[in-house]
Amino acid sequence: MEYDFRRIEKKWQKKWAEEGTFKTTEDKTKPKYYVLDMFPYPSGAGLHVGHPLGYIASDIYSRYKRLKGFNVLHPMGYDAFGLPAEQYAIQTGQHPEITTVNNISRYRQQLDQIGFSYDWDREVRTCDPKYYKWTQWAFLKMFGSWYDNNLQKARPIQVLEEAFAKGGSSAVDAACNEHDPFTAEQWNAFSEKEKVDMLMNYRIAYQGETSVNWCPQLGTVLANDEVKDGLSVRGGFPVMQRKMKQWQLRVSAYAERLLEGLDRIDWTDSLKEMQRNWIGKSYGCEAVFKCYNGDEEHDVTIFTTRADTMFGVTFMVLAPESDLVEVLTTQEQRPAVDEYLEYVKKKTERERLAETKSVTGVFSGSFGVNPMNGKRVPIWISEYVLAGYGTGAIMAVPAHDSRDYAFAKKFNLPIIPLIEGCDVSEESFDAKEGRMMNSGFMDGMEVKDAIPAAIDYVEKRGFGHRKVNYRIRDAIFSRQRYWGEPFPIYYKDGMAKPMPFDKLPLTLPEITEFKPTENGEPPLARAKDWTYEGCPLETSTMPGFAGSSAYYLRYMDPHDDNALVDKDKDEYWRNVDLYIGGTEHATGHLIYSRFWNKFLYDLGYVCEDEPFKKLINQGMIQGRSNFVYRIVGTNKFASYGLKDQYETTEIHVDVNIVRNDRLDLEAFKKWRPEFADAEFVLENGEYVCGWAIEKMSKSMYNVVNPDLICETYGADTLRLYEMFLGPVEQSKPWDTNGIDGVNRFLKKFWRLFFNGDDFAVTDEKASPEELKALHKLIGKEEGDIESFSFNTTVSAFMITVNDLTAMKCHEREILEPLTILISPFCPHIAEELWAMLGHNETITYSHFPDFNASLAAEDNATYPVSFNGKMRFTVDLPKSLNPKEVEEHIRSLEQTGKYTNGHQIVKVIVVPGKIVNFVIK
RNA sequence: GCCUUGGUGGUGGAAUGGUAGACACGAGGGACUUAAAAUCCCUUGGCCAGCAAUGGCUGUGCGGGUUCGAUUCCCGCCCGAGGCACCA
Repeated sequence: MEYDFRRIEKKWQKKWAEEGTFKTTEDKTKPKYYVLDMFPYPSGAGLHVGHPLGYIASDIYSRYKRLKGFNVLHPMGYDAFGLPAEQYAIQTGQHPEITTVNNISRYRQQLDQIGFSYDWDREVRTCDPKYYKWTQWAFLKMFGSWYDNNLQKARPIQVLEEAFAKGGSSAVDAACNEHDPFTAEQWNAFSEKEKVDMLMNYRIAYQGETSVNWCPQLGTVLANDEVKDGLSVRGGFPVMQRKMKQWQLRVSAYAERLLEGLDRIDWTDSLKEMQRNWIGKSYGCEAVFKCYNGDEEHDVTIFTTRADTMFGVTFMVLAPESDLVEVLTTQEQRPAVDEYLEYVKKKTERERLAETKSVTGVFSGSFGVNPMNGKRVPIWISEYVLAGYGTGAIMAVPAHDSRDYAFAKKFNLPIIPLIEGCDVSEESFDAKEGRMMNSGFMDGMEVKDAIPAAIDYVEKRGFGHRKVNYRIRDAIFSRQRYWGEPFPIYYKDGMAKPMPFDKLPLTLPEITEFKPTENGEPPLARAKDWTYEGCPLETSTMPGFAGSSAYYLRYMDPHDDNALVDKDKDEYWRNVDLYIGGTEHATGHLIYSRFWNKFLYDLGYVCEDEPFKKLINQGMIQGRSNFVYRIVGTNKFASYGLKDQYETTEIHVDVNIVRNDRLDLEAFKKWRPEFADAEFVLENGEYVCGWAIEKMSKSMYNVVNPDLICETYGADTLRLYEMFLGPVEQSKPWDTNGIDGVNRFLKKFWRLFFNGDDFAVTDEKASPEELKALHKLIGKEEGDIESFSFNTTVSAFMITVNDLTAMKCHEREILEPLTILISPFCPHIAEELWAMLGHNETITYSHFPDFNASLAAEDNATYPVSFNGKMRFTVDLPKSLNPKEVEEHIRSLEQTGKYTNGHQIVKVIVVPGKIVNFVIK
């Protein structure tokens, strides 16, 4: 009987859906295991073969864990808010919801075809009001909370108000925006508006004026992780800096916990390192410089990690956006400074990046006094100092900082070397090593000792203190777009008083045009009656990461109307045991989710503070393009091996009409009208195409669609082949050329159960060799699946099936466990054979065969023995010998002289269970 | 510039201190067949010797080191991929 994958796969997919095979409940008799895929944005192009790579791996792992007796939560959903649907809506007037729903149903169809074991009853869509109710709910909780630095956790804002009323601003150590301190009396005397404004400095979700990434073409602001190389990640439009009032999330308050938590989770080093860099912790000190604009005195606080170099300060620099620029610019310098600020403002982010080498700046006219040595130094303004980091002001030590050095060279400022023997005539000496000089009390100290000594000195003299700085910034949370979660906020007293709207969900209003309004307001301003009790509602919407920040929690309890997740359910499922997705979310989603989860943890809504215990980044699948070579000026095409004999142009050809790099000539003629009468110069009767590895994209004609693979080879072959291609974590090109191999394997596997057309499984006893082959495979599979080496597991299957075929194995004792073993990889064929073996229930909940190591072991092993380099002999030894017996055995061999060639053994090295070597003289 | 990775046949890749190249693709040869498809068998890192069985040398980016033994561990370089980048 032939392996009819089309019939088999359809049959089982239908059965799984009808019987709800993968429906999951909180079964407390079993240990839980939560396997999660990063849910997709349903784009219009559908899935290509690269997308399911991670899904297949996680599905295999889920099915494997079920076989091992775990209660596995394996859900799927859609990250359905986003720019492409909205851009499409702007162009066509088609409501983004329609586009989104259409794309989702196409995705679902494609996913179902591959035979995933998702519990679809738990599906979530971020654009569903029942879902985003809880996104809005979390936002309101953040709006109603502040961060207590002492307790290192978020607390209700009421606690803060009480503390202010009793002890003013110094009563708490809180994460907040800078403001003037106030006493309890002052607080109590504040007007309501003043209190609202003050509290806004403390809220975890707060509204604040800040420099943001503004993208004019998209008409919206973007978060730092949504900008790359000065261009928007979505769309690739230029981005510029602009000061705007925006909703923000106080992610920076969690910097230390986000950093520390990395030590407790099982992620790759590279990913943790990316997050560490993004958080950017640095140890240093803050110091106050007295600065003078004429006779007016102002304190300027700077941050430095190199307090040891304070004797080498020759100037100071302010960020152009710093508030200090205003107060420290002198009358004479005013025009020059204004001109410079104008120049900086006009630049896009991209231009800034392109010109990193060029040094710009302007003198403010003021001077500061170095508190270390009382020296007077000029204060400059330059864009190389960033307003968002540290204090927005620096002390410049050109001798030991390359950026300060470049600036000093350009503007002819003095350079004072501080480390013995360093040469600063050509470049700065940035290394933190050597012996100090020109540095007063530090002279003669090693740099590594001088740094703490300098900070101690600063603290003792009272002009500064130790300080830890983080690079991570608060997340900008507003987007001037339509297709996102509306903010549950309305404004009383004009726009003065933002109030929580708590009748959630606040659903998106219907509009018919999706562009910003003529006066630049977000599209929601077009909605009729976008008000609450006569007060205007917020018109921006939340960014893409809002809906994806807590979706893994919602899967635990997706239909609950009273809570994001029920307490009992949360305590059962806890957090994600295995999370699979792309590395591109390292500094976006994966930071925001951790922050969001920690916040909910602080308020007691979830029981684990890290959401994703283990994370695996699946690699990207690149495209493998094919080329044909058109002979210039003709409609004739030369085969790859002959193309050099002609002058040709390389043309991309659709990979779907090429097989094993051989062009299907008829299909090619039909492919595009201009090739209808194409002629070919063949080699050996075939047209061979050239190839290259490129990004998988429509324009390269190298998109391979999983539907087509399922149609030609079946889902089981697709699943197996994607795993066989190589390690899941690795990026690799898709190459359909090898797929025949795994397809052949499945046919061969099928044939094990048949004799001609008859089902031929016998109840006879299996031979020792057959049992050995089976148990080798079990051992391999257990180890390899746990370590995600699916490609070698597939190889082990192939070897085993080859062996069993050669042994003409038809015994149930072997074939039944084999079917179970293969079921995580190829569930359809496994279920079909399982049913034919006479089982009424699916194998989903049956048990994995026990591994018997002694059955798998070889009785005898051949050990290579190397004699001091050159001579090599082979000795057959019984494996059952222990190391001591092996040594005795070897020494007895010495008597014969056969293995030692007349030399004397001086040393025997026995590595238990592995190998024997001996040294001879 | 900094951080993280990786570098093995014609190709994808095995091997984490112990016979390098498992498994698969491709290629070559053969069997079955009127033929094709399907299936099965053999060869396949390179070089050299031999009619042959076989044997020898060489070989995991390059150069050193540790070890009886290194693709694997250590040091220094070269190249590729990804990330970060005026972060004081």
